[in-house]
Amino acid sequence: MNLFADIRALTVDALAALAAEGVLPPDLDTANVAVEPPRDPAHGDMATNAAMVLAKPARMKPRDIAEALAPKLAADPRVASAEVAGPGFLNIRLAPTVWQTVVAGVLAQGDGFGRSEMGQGQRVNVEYVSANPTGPLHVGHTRGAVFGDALASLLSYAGYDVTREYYINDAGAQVDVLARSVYLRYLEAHGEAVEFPDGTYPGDYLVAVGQALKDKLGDRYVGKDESVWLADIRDFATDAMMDLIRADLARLGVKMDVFSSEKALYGTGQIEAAIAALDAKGLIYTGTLAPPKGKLPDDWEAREQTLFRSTAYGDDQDRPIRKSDGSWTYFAPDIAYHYDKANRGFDALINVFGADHGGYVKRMKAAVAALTDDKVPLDIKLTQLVKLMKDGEEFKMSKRAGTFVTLADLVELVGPDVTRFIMLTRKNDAPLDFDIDKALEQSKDNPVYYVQYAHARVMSVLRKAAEQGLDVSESALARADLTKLDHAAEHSLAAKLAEWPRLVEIAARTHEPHRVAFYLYDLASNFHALWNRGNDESTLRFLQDDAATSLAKIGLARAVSLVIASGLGILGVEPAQEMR
RNA sequence: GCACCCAUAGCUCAGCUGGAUAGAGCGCUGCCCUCCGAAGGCAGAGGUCAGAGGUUCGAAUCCUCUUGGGUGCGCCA
Repeated sequence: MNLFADIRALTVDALAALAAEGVLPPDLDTANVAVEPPRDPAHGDMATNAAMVLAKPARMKPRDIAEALAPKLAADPRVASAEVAGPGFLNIRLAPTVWQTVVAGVLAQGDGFGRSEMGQGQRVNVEYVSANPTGPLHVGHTRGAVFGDALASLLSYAGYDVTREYYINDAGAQVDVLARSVYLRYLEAHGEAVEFPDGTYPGDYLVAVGQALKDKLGDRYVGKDESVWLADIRDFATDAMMDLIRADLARLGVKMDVFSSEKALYGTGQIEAAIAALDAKGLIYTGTLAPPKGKLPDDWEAREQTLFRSTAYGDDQDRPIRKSDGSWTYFAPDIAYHYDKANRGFDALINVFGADHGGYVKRMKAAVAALTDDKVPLDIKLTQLVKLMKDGEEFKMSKRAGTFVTLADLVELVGPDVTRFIMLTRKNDAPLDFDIDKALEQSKDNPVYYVQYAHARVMSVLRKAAEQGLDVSESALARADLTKLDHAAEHSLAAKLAEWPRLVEIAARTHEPHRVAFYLYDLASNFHALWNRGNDESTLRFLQDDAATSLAKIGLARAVSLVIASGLGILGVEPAQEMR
C-alpha cells in the first residue's frame, strides 16, 4: 500500500484517457511524472508536476494540460479537489476517507505497511565493517557497522534479498605484526619482561591472548625463532581477534551472514583466475607508472610492474597488482574477492568503507565493472569520521585500546540503541560530532528519546485503555469505526503515516538509511504535537468517554506506533514500552 | 600537482527524479502553562544555499571554473 503510488497511477491513467480523447498526443512518456507531498501543506495533500513535464513533448502550455487533467482527477472518489497552481502544478486534496483508509491499512498490515516489492527479490551483497583483525573495533568502525547494518535491513525491507558480509584482511603484513605482538604477550605470560618496539601493537587487549596461548601451548615457543612460531601464532591471534570483533558487533546487535577470509583465497587459484579473467580482456600488462606530479617521495625510482589497466574504466591511474618480488599486492586478492562475490550470483554489490579508503573507490569499481562487463553495479558508501564530544571537548582516550575509543567503550557509555540512532542522524558522507552528554540526556533535545517517547506514549495509552476495560486488541482495533477520525489534525498525522512507504523506497534507492531516522523524528514530532493539542482540546485526546470514538483514536495512535516500530526495526533500535 | 568528499539561518544539520515563498532542532525574542496527557506549549525574528558563469519553463539540486575545508595519492591493507 503506497498512497503516492496509487495517486500517481491515477494520474497516469487520466493522462492516458486524455490521449485517447485526442486532448494529448499519443505515446507520451510519463516516466518523469511525479506525485509528491508539497513543501507547503497549504497547497494540499499532494502535488503533481505532470503538466510541466509533458508540456514540451506535447507541445502544449503547462496550464492547458493541467486544466484538462484536473477534472479527470477530481472525478475519482479519493480526490476531493484538484487545482491548478503556479506554473502548472496540480494540487490535490484528498477525501477524508482516504486518511481513514491509511490508518486501517497500517492496522491491518502492521510491519508490512511500508514493505516494498521494489527490490523484486534481487540479491544484494552488503559488505561492511571489514576491519583488520588486529584489535577491537573503535568508534570509526562503529559508524560503518551501524550504517551498513541499517542499510542492509532497509534493503531487505524494500524487497531485496540481502547478504551481510565481512571481509577479513587476514593475509597481509599487519597480521604478522599482530602475531609478533601476541608472542611478546605470550613471553610476558611466562614471566619475562617485554618491551613493545615501534611497529608492534602495545594494546593491553592482547594480554589475554598471550595468556590463552600459554594455556594452550605451555612453553613450546619460548626462546624459539620467529620462523618456528609465526604461522601458528598468526592463526591463533587472528582467530582470537575475530572472536573479539564478533563480540564487539554483538554488543551492537550486528550479525553477519558471511565472513570471507582473504587468506583463504591464496593457494586456491582464485586470485590467479580473477587476474586471468582481466588478462583475457587485455587489461593486464607490464609497464612503468609515471611518477606523481608535485612533490616526489624521497625514494622514488622508475619501476616496471604488473599493472591492471583500471584507467579503461575511469580510474586516474593504472594499478599495480604484483609487488617487485612477484607476490600479489593487497589489490589482487581484493579483485579476486569481488570476482567471487559477483560469481556467487549477486545482482548488486555495496561496500561500506571508511572515508580514509576513498582513494580506493575508483579502482575497485573499475575492477568489478571489468570483471562483470558492467553487469553488476558496485556502490561504495564512505562513512566520514566520528568525533566524540564530552563536556564540550573532544573525548579521546580509551581504557582498552590506549588511543582510540572503542566500540565497547561507547556502547557501555550510552547503550546500543542510542549509539545506533545517533550514528544514523547524519548523512554517511558528513562528519559526525557525537555528543555523549546529549546522548545520555533524557529530554526532547535527544532525538532518540524523542522518538522512543512517542512510541512509549502510545503504549501508555493502550495500557490505560485496557485498564478502563476497553478492548484494544489487534482485532478490536481492526474493527474500529475510523470515520470518527474527522479532525484535520488527525488527518494530517495520518498523512504523515502515508509517506512511510514512499520514504522507504527513496531511502532504499539512494542507499541512505539516515532518511529513516529523520522521518521517524518528523513522525514523532507530529504525534507529540497532536498529543499536546489534546491538553487544550479534550476532543483530541485519544481516550474519550465514548468507546467507539476512543477506539478510532487509539487506532490512529496504534498505527503511529506500528510505523515507528518498523522504522526503528530498520535502524536496529528497540522501541520503548515506557520511559523511565 | 592530481583525484574523491564537503560548503545551506548565530550553532548543529535535513532538503526526494531539478519544481511553487529553501526547512528542523538548538540558541534568541515574546506570550501562555506549571493541568501527573509526565522530561512544557504556542508564536516570531533570523538566508546572496561559499562565489561566478552555463543548461532548463524552472537550479540548493545538473555542468564548467574559482575560493575555502577534509581525505587519499607506485611494492600498507
